[in-house]
Amino acid sequence: MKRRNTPSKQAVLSVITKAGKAMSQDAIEEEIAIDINRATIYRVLNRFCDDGVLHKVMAEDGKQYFALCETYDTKAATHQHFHFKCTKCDTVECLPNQVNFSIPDGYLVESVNCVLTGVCKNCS
Amino acid sequence: MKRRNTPSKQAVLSVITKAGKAMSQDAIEEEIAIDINRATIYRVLNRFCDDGVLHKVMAEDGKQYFALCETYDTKAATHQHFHFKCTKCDTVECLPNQVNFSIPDGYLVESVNCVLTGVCKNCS
DNA sequence: ATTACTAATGCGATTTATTTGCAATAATTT
DNA sequence: AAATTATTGCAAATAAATCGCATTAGTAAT
Ligand SMILES: [Mn+2]
Ligand SMILES: [Mn+2]
Ligand SMILES: [Zn+2]
Ligand SMILES: [Zn+2]
Repeated sequence: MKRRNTPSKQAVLSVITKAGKAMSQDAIEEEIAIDINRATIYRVLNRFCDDGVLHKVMAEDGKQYFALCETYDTKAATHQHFHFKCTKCDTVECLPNQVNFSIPDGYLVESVNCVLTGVCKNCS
Repeated sequence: MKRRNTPSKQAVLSVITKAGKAMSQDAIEEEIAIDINRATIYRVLNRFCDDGVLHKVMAEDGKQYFALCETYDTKAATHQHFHFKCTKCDTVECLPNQVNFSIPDGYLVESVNCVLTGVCKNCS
């Protein structure tokens, strides 16, 4: 299943890149220039996640937010940094802070989902 | 709005207490002895959260899990500890580890949702 | 014990986010 | 240009959680 280059792919990636923050499907659809079907946007996003281009964050509001993978976490395949979701502007951003944790013996951690919710700098 | 003591409340709290872990609505409904409507279970759970008896965790699977508040976090009204969700047994548990983070100036953190996903001790 | 007040419940319908089946389209290779 | 098949659009399906509203049932006052 070789990936193909399509307008949808380009448009979605462009919007997220320009935004410089994590975005939900509906935010992307709003922001995007061309008309792309909802299901297609989700499929594009999930493919990007599979390919290590984006990573997915589940916020407290039960919605998925998608953000660019930085080069450093692409390699390690880990995205163990905090995210911040502002309740005023609904923005979700990746924080530079690494999540560090220690778990009891015998536990295997496969993914990390850490979201801080509150009010961002712009909104306070 | 004074709270009343009902069989539903007692049953829900009893199930969660016995389980000793965080549970989702459907898991509670399965485990519970008496028949309680889905909406009622959610309402009971959310009331318990409002009252500081339970706290709510949003997992990567997009489902809410409810766990008992320990006495120490009841007082501080903060639940800044890690949670672990096992992909094999679907168990969500509160870990003793405190989440510590530092955020840029001007940000106000109101809640913390940190979930590690992987394989638990029992399942590995 | 009876009554009055209203919190809590059951039920169905609704909302919201995300996924899926399938036929049609279009990117890529030959 | 033809063949191959990844990708798309559309509608329908899932799935989690909430909501409106009439009914039930705790609780406290009489
Ligand atoms: Mn917990
Ligand atoms: Mn959902
Ligand atoms: Zn903000
Ligand atoms: Zn397990």
